[in-house]
Formats: sequence, structure tokens, C-alpha cells
Amino acid sequence: MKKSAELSNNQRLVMAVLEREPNPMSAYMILDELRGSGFRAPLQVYRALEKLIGMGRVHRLESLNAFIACSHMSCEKTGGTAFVICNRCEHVQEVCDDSVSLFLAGLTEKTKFKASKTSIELHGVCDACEDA
Amino acid sequence: MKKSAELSNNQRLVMAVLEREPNPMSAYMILDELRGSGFRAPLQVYRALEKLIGMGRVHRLESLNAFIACSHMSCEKTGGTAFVICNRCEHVQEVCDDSVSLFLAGLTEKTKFKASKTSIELHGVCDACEDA
DNA sequence: TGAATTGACGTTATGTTATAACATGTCTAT
DNA sequence: ATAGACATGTTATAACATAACGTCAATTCA
Repeated sequence: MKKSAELSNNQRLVMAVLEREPNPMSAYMILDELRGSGFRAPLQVYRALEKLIGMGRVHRLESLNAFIACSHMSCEKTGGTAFVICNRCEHVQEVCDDSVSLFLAGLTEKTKFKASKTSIELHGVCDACEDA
Repeated sequence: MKKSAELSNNQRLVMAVLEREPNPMSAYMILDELRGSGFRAPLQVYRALEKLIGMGRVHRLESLNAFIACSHMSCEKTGGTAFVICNRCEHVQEVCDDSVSLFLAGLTEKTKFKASKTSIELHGVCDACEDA
């Protein structure tokens, strides 16, 4: 039994790419970054991403079909995370506090629903871009 | 200048398909339903969907790459809508009340963000499927 | 020890979702 | 009548994702 903190070779490479890049990346962008390291097929990326997402170290942004390194330690321990995504600069702000988990708790109670996965994504213009 | 309530031929056909089907449909499922009516290419569907979404009569579910008829009158007037999606029966519950708009308002205030589009989607198991 | 299991990896092919680019038609306001 | 806006049709292609197969190395436990 391995410690979950240990990453396989491919997982480490994908993680490193995502940690270098502040903005969301598509699987194919990641693939292109890693061709020099021997990656040849999309599955190599997707398989690594799947594990990293399972560990909570990477998030998938459904509205972009893109991936980003988690900017916190362990979002997965709280109820959920909201992503605030600027359409101009592509910067993503990750919000992961009580307001999010309370909102989700209220929603699942109201709808009598057992949620296993949630996705909250806002698109618009961030403060910095608005001022500029 | 047309009244916005009037739909073009293709828009009407796509809308009718979505209104017949309670569960989310992919663009290609819609296309297949409409081949009998003369549809031949994905763009015919995507173009109609784009307009219908703009009118608030159809929602796009980002986490499914699928589309569903709005079950309310004009969600777009409120602050936002949350979709509660059962992974077993595929049923989608559309929640569009103050708790959603208040949550979004709090979030945008906190992050100093001007949101133009939001997507809130929960996956899990609905009450009916849980009991069954 | 060695058979069985597990998990990562590699490769080819294919499936699924979405848009680009270009041509045509059809209203309507001036 | 003509310019503008909008809807349409068609072909091709881009972008995103997984199926199905086989290999290999480490682990385990009979």
C-alpha cells in the first residue's frame, strides 16, 4: 500500500506542468508541454489528471474543459469550491470557505439530494481587468 | 425588428425536441432526432441552441456537455440557477431562488468580480433513486 | 517460491463535442 | 432598389475524451 502522497512518474510530470502555469490548461496543452519528456498520447495526460483530481491536487473546470492546480491545501476536506474565472486575463480565483459549503448544504437539504461532486464556476471580469 | 419570443424554424424544432425530453440531451442527440425534419449538420443544432440559451429558454449543463429546456419562466431574470443532477436517473432539478442569487452576490462582492455567466451543478443521487 | 493481483504505463484507433469558413437566401427599413 | 441584419446550408476540421488491447514491475499471501 502506497502513501497517497506519492506520485507516479507521469503524475509528477503533469503536476509540475500545472504548478508552473497559473492559468487553466487543457489536457492537450499539457500533452504538448510534455512531449519533450516522452509523452505521446492524450491518455497519458488524462490518466494522470484523473488520479491528481482524485487526490484533490488538481481541479477540473467544467466550463472550460481545462485543469488547474489546487491553490489550497486540500479543498476536498471542505464542502466545495467555487471558481471565479476572468474571461480577459484567464485568472482563476478559488473560493473555498463556509459560505460555499453552507450554500451547498442548504441546496442539498432543500432538494433531498446526496451530492458527490459539485461544480461552481463564475465567468466575468475580475477587478484588475475592470480597472485596466 | 422581430419580437424576441418568435422562434425561427430551426429554433422551434430544437426547442420542441428539448421540451419533449425531460432529461438533458447532447447536441448530437438532438441532431439525430431532427434528421427526419431535414437537419444534416451539427451547426444547425448549435446555432439554434445558442439563440435559445440567449433567450433563457434552454440551459447548457457544462458538466455534461448537454442541454435542457428551462423548467421555469425566465430564470435569467433572477441572479442564477443551480442544477441538481442525479447520476442514476439523469433527472435534473433546477433551483432558482434567493438562496442562489444571494450566494452569488456574496461571492462576487467578496472577490470584486463582475460575473456575466454562472454555472452551478451538483452531481449525486436524488431522493427517489436513493430510496429505490 | 511462485501464482495471483494490482496499478501504472504505452499504443492505436475511435468516439464525442464544437467551430471555422464560405456561400446563399430572405426579410425589412430607408 | 439596396444595404443591413439574420437565418440557413454545407464541407471540412479542430478540440476534447475514451475504448480496447497488451506490457511491465511491485506486492502479497498461500
